[in-house]
Amino acid sequence: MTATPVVSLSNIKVACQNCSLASLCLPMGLAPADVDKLEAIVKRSRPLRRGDHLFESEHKFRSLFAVKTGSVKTYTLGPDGNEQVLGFHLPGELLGLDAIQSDVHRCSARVLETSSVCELPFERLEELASHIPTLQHQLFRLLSKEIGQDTDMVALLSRSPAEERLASFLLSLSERYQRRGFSAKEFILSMSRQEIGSYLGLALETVSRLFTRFQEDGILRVDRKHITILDLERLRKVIAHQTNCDQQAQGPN
Amino acid sequence: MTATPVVSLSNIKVACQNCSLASLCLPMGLAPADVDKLEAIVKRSRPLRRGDHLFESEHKFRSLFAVKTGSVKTYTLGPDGNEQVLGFHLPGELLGLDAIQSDVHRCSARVLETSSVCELPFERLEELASHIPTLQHQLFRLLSKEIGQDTDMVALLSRSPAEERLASFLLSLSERYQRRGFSAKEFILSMSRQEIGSYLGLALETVSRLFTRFQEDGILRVDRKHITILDLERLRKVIAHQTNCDQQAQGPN
DNA sequence: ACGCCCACTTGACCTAAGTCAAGTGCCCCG
DNA sequence: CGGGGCACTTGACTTAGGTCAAGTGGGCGT
Repeated sequence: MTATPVVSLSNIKVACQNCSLASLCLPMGLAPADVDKLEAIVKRSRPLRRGDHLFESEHKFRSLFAVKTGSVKTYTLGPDGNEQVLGFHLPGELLGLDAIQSDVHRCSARVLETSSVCELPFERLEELASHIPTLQHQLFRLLSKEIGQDTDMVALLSRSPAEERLASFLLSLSERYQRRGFSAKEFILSMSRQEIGSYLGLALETVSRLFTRFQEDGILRVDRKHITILDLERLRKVIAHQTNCDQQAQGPN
Repeated sequence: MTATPVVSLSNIKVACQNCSLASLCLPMGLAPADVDKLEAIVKRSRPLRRGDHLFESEHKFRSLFAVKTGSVKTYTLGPDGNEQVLGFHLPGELLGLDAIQSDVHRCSARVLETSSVCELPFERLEELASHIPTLQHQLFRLLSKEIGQDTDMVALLSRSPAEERLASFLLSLSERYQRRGFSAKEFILSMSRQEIGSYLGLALETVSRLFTRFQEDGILRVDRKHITILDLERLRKVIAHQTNCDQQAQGPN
């Protein structure tokens, strides 16, 4: 058993090679020999518990983090002190990409439930990338993907009504869980209504009312944090700009 | 006799080396020898005219583009066909970063006024970056910066009222113009009220009313597309969550 | 096991901003 | 140089969603 000098997680055989997330995460598409090199710079910590920070805003940027299990939220505090949630991160997703530019974290990252993460010291990662073109490419892709997602979020916030925002959010979770081998139709929300609202630019009461409405409409079953998607198709239709107005006779008003 | 003091297009020796934007653009921080190598892969086109496309959504991604003069908007068309503006790009700014991931453009880019751009074939850029660590780093930084800006936009859209959005927008333009050597206090908007509204998630009427209000308040002078910032300090205060109501003894004005 | 707290729900009301509808005048085109 | 369209302004009205307030009940700590 090789003793990793920095942080040793005693007995678990953690390695990118046999990590189930390898196909989603940084190693995606790398030759096995290159994965080994990547492997060599990854630090793994003991599991973090709800409320622990991966990093905090204003602190020096040293590493990217990849979620291995659990979930993490990123957020900033507005001038008035209240929290603006910027994103929720599931296994296989990278955090800290916005800090490369400034060398300082621009948001804080806090785990929402017991989670484990991999730490990727960025200087070493860059060094490695300059020797492994595939890794360089993969990093460019990951950064680009993040930009695309942010752009989608901008579009969602600037033109969609509350209903569509929540439906988008749920579908995004559904798809991401599915890609990770979990159920697309049933999952536990690790974040509060407040946090969902902040993320979607809505009041928590609005989020709550929408959950109720979706349930009444038979689209979801909602039990506290336990969500069951009953009608995926209809949920998708909510997003597709439900311009049913003139379509079907909606009945007498 | 063209009296354009800034740039005359036909006869300039166009080269990153003597481009006034070099310190903002990709070459930033590169050794002169490396700038030459970068130079070698840059394609420069004749000036584009208002309405011309740099690229269109769904088209194959081949190159990044850097604005040299003029301005460019990026946008997508919603399912209902109406335009969602994603950004406005000034000289020295890069476009197409979101397409690296998918190999396909996710938005369209159209010039708002007569503009010139540099085209950077991405494959060659990547190849170059793997030999020039500084360039690789610079690319990571640029992508990261974009992520940070998108994040700022998400925060703006999800929690700021209309007033703050427009003030943010104007201050962003002001700062960007200033860094490019133009006046921070006086500039011409190259985009319509409609486009500003789309970008900020507001109706064009709201944008118009806010311009009027800012003018009435003595913060701006607005003449059609000609904006003069009369009171930069107060414009900043609009953003700073103008909760002047109860705030600590700021003293009566 | 109990009770308290806090996340959530639900209702009533209010407001910021959207929509609809006229203007107004600049700018471009003939 | 004159007409027309289009970008913009302005006003009246509507509404989605925020705010405030009052429950309700699940889960956690003792």
